[in-house]
Amino acid sequence: MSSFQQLFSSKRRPQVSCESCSLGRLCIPQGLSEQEVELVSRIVTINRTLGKGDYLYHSGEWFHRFLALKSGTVKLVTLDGAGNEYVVDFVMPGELLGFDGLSGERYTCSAIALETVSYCELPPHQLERLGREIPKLSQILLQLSGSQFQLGIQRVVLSRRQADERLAAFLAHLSERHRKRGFSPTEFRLSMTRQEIGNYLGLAPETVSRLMSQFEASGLILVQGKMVRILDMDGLLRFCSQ
Amino acid sequence: MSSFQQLFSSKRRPQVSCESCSLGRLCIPQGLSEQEVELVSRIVTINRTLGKGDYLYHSGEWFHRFLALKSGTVKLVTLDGAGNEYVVDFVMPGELLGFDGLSGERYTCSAIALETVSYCELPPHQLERLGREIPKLSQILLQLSGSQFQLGIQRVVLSRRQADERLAAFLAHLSERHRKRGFSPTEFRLSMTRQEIGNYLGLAPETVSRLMSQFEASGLILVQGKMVRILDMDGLLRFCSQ
DNA sequence: CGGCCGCTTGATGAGTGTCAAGCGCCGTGG
DNA sequence: CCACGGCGCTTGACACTCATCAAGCGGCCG
Repeated sequence: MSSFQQLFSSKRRPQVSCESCSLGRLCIPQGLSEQEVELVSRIVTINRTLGKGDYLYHSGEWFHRFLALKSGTVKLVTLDGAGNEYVVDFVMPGELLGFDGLSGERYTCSAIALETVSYCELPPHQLERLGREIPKLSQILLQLSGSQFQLGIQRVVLSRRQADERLAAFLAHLSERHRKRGFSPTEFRLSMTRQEIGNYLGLAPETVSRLMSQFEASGLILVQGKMVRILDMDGLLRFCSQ
Repeated sequence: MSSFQQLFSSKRRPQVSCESCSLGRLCIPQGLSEQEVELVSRIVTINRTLGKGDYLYHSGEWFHRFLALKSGTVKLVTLDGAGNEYVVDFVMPGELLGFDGLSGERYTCSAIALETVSYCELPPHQLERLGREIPKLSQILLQLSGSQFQLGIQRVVLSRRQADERLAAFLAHLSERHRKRGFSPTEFRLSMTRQEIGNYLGLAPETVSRLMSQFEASGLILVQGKMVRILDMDGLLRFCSQ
């Protein structure tokens, strides 16, 4: 992506403030007053754009910002000693990135755009400073960090399940997240490859592919490449709770 | 365990303050000045004791306190709809409990003592209030919460590995944690059953048992029931990094 | 239009769960 | 103090899920 644009726009004030952002419900502004949001809005450095495959930040880089995703999807990956990639999470608009840098001084994951993305930047030091004026802000941040831990617990539970249950839960979760953002919960595009889904779920890409076909044969979903339509949500959910 | 003792002692001021606690390095006091630790010490409600099998808190209960473990080991478990138990974490002295309640209003896990434990209680509201006076405190709390997320990432990576690598990493991690607490890193007692280890690692208890025998046959460790002696730490670590 | 990469589907095998049986330790009660 | 009972641990045999290898297809981008 054009790093020229980035350089220029980084000098400017944000074009879009938090007050007018439609993702407020999901992002930091949740539970803050208008005035408080205004204060937060001031430390949001910029509204950037990146293309598919670009890095929002690299593993090992200094932790110097939280990112609030505005549009697009991001994968959070970590590497082991042998250079194997592990997909830790998929991030959707309204969600924060950077929690993997919170415990140390450096990010332990890389954040990579799966499609064109736009996002805002929040300097942790300023957030911290602002947190003294707005106690609620510190609380929200801690709460969001706790949600990350919660996601980890969900994954532990999921990782003990059969392959088909894992994929069903994954699709149901994606559907729910689309719904929360005002998109169709029954028809959406998978911005990640089968390989990435498999990596995330601890399955081989072939297994993901097979299961999708199987779900389609069972009349649960309809698949056309990256597009997925959920035909029988109850049937899908029955997989998860069982 | 005697709930009488609890009722009585809960009315008292703590006998042991944070200033004199040997676990300060690991617990909240890390990085705080003496005065600040003194302030924290004042909101630490109590120094309690529980026996094996007792619950420190229950899943579904209101999140009303953090716990700082002083001695003993605790398992953090969550349940799925079918009532299956999933071991989320093992907690050792100096570590905080309660992060699973941070994102909502209720705990999502139960904390169960694996042996006699003692611990302190920290009311989140008071911590939050104190955080306004001591910015560093909010920071530490957020950092500790971030470490929980970090542990989740480690588990993701580990869960993709072979059974023997998982167990080797588990033993090495336990060893390291013992070392940090001033105990022998080469000889220690497993306070959890093979079943619980297996549950934690995503393995059947039989597999854990078999692998321990295998490690012993390879001269890596020496097993006598719950006692483990590590004979070849390098050999064990070679499993993990590979 | 061509090439590449991602997706699909099939065949095979390895790793690990499951079932089963026996052992031994520990706590309990006579 | 010893006998009993139970539970956790060990070890073996077998089955099954899912990874791996392989080949062919198809869509997207250059």
